[in-house]
Amino acid sequence: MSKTRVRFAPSPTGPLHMGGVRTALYNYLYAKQHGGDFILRIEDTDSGRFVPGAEEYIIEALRWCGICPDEGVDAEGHVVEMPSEDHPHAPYRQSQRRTIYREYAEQLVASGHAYYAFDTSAELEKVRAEAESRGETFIYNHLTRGALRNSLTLPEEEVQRLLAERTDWTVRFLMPEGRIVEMDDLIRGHISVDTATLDDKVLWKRADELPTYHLANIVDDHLMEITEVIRGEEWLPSLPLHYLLYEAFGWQDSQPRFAHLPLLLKPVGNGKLSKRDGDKMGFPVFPLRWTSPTTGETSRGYREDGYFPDAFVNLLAMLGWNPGTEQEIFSLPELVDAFSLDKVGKSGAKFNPEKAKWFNREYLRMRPDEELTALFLPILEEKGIRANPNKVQEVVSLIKERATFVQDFWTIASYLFIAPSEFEKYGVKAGAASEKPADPARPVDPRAKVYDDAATAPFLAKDVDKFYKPEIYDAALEALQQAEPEALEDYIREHGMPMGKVMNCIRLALSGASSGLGIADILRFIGKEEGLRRMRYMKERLG
RNA sequence: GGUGGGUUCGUAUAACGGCUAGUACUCAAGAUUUUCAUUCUUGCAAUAGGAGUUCGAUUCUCCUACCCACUACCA
Repeated sequence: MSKTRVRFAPSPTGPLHMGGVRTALYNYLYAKQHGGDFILRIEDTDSGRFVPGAEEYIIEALRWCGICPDEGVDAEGHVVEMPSEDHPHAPYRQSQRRTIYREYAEQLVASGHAYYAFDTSAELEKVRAEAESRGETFIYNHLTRGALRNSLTLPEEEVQRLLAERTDWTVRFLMPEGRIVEMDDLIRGHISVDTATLDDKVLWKRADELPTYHLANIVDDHLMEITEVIRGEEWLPSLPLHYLLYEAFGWQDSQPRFAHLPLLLKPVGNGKLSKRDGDKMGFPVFPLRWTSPTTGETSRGYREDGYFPDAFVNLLAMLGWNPGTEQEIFSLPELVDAFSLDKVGKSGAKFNPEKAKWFNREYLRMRPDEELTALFLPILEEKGIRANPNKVQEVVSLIKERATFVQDFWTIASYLFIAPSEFEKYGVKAGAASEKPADPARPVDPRAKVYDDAATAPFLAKDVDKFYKPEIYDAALEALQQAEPEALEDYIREHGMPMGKVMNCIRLALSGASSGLGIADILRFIGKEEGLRRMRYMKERLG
């Protein structure tokens, strides 16, 4: 049994989609579980669609996820340019392997499995348009190839002349007629397809001296000794061609096994997950933030949105795969252990942004306070607050249960650092509204507006009306003056004050809202003097 | 249109052909709490439809419906 070798082979045509990350993840998990290698190969055979920065993005995204290639374009971004003892399979960028492919294309022509085609794009476009006007679909296959310009229909001398003179010819696969291709997929089981329904795919393009995906993919997988091809479902329709190519090369004995992963679908409605859905519903579809070099448009990323990489990996793993147990939280090593292709589902998985947040919440709670404090400190600094790290850690331990992301900490606890400064008896200042896109699945808590700009945070009218009553205020002030934070509750009770009303009146003064942390916790943090100051300030503004 | 794939609560999913179809997220209710959140308890909610095989079908077969992908000198 040869060593397991799998590859992730993205095209650098843009940022890596979360579905792509999942494909990479499953490949990685499979490789590691079988003690094999995970290879990163860049499929940049379409010079026209190359996007600057996309390859770096892919590498960085995988690194952030902790998915490190054993071979190929490595996690440091270094590329092995030449084959060597250590790297017999290099290079790993198809554009750097271009000299390899032509001989394989020629080999197929020589063996009668492929032929030269001289039809120009314009000619084919025309034929296609004509067919369409008749309500038909043009396919370059056994029915039509006889009437087109290629080495099957043209005399030998003409073919040689065109090969020499023209630079826009292609090599096409000669799709056999009347055969049923029998295939096996690790996830879907047995599949068979009649070759009569398939077309003569272009394998190699003279114009840019580069192969198309199909040829490059098969040749490289063979040369790199790939044992399992784990890729997205969108490739299933070309599986028969790939089988036939292995056969044409005489490589069927070492042909890899195939597994086609179900697609990631949009949260609502139908269709696969796209960038649009993320923008519309307010969740990232990319692992990292990406700014398009052409349009300058920026797309949000899971990393910048505050997701932990292990949470992101975990939620991705659970989309289309399940462990067969009720465990939901998995570290990467645990995933390596538990992963199995036969537990991967067949149907597309609708992505649920709510569940994604839930995963991050769980991970945030598992994080040690020190680590969260280290992440919170820079945010405080940005707000112009210099605080004692030990004190901040106290805050963190109080609020981590209430947050989904570290960024939430400020929203939740800003009043521990800045006193509410503005009181509005009626209505909320419009300018304080959140800039964040609405999440239809989880309505924004109107209170969130209060804290967006703590320096001018207004009290919500309903809080004010409900809790600021002169007689309650007097009781609250008295309790605060007389009792230490820890004894406040007892004091209120002993003096027969209405607990809820008094406590909330104090809370209103301290935090600017009717809900939040425990009063004693707040007072312990800001100190009794500051508490009293805030009480007096409230009266000044509302009394 | 053609070809291939798919279909279990709203979502993700579980269930050697055999318990009352389980779990998680969401939502709702209750308990707890000075409020909110947490936590705990409870609840709502599904085998697309129709035939067939079988003692018995979510599971196997066929048909229908619907969904998705592919149908480029893109990957």
